[in-house]
Amino acid sequence: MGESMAAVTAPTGKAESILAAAQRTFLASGFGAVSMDAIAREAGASKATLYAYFSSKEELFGAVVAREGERYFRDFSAGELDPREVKASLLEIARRFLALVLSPDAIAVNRITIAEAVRFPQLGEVFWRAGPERTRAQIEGFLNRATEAGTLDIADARGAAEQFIALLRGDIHPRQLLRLDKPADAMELDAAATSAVDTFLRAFGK
Amino acid sequence: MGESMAAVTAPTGKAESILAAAQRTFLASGFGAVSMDAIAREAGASKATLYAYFSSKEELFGAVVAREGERYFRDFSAGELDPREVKASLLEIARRFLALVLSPDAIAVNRITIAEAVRFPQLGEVFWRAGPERTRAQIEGFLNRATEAGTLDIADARGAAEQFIALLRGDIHPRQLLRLDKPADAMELDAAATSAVDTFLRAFGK
DNA sequence: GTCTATACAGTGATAGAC
DNA sequence: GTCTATCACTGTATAGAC
Repeated sequence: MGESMAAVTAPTGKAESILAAAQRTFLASGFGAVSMDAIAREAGASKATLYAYFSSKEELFGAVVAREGERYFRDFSAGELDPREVKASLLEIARRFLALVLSPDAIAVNRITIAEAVRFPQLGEVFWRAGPERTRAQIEGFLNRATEAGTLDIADARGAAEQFIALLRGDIHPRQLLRLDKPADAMELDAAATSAVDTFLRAFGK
Repeated sequence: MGESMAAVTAPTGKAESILAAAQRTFLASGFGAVSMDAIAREAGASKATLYAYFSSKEELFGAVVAREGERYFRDFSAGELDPREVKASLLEIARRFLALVLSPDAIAVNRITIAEAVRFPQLGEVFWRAGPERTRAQIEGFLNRATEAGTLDIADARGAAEQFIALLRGDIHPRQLLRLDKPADAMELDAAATSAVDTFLRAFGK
């Protein structure tokens, strides 16, 4: 780990195909159930080559999580939304957030990060900063602008952002982590967004 | 699995000490990182004895999760709380819920259940029914009584219960799952309860 | 850098004595 | 029922040829 956990920028050629193969297999089956043999096969390389790029299975795993964490949350933004149209803007934020957080890949990364939190304590930090931390900051920014615009009544924007996110997760997110439901379709996703925004506005709207 | 996943009732003697040892080791390190040798050592028994009681590592693991899931949530109740004192009662529910859900052992079971959801799909169901399902039913019952008593304004009690739980989890619960914070102390727990109840009452109080 | 082949440790599971 | 000893196997990791 350590060294290449920072190597989020995509390497080229063989290293890239190894990372891609590792990503597919790890996300599908977790850490323990995957062997370096399997990854080598999937990558069309030999095990020795894997070890030429990543000095251990743990390091390869760390590199995958860091990369995926970045990739999925990089694009989340709420900067251009109009704070005067609170309800519409919150709904848009809600949909973007849920589409991101409930996507099968994001769920898989989240699941594995939780699973290996004991073995790799730093992994949780990497994931949190790349994901939840970033989305919260974006939402907090919007709430501040809405408060200034006079469309919301919020004293603690950071806390309110956390609560909005909590409402959005609802029980869909935990249930997805446990694999109790198949991936949410657009309709369920919309229903969850609407219900969360309604309650949030009942609490903080004017 | 299958067979003895229903055997929640505590066996006696050796079987009990094996289950207890398996619980300690699995909760501490997860499924993949624990060997049957380690459990046998911890139980003060031989591996052969383990296999006399549980026909595979998977079955032993399933028995542990079912037992722990039951154990932690069995006592959760909101039946005796006064719906006319909404705020005080909700605060009490909140404290009980958080004390339960954020306890290190419950977190550990939750974490492992998520971790192994891919390998053991039934495990998530067992956990959900023993835990979240039960707490939600209790809270939903209280919200219904409060609505009848006229102290809350709720149309969909089930949905509101889910949202209350979501607010309670906040970001403490996900952060605990990722091992980002040390176990929450009484003060943090109280702050989380208060903040969730405040927002919930802003949305559904009168 | 990349391969094949292999060393070596550790795993889940079982046979057989008591 | 419980133990010791051992099985067959798979895992990570490396050596050496090209």
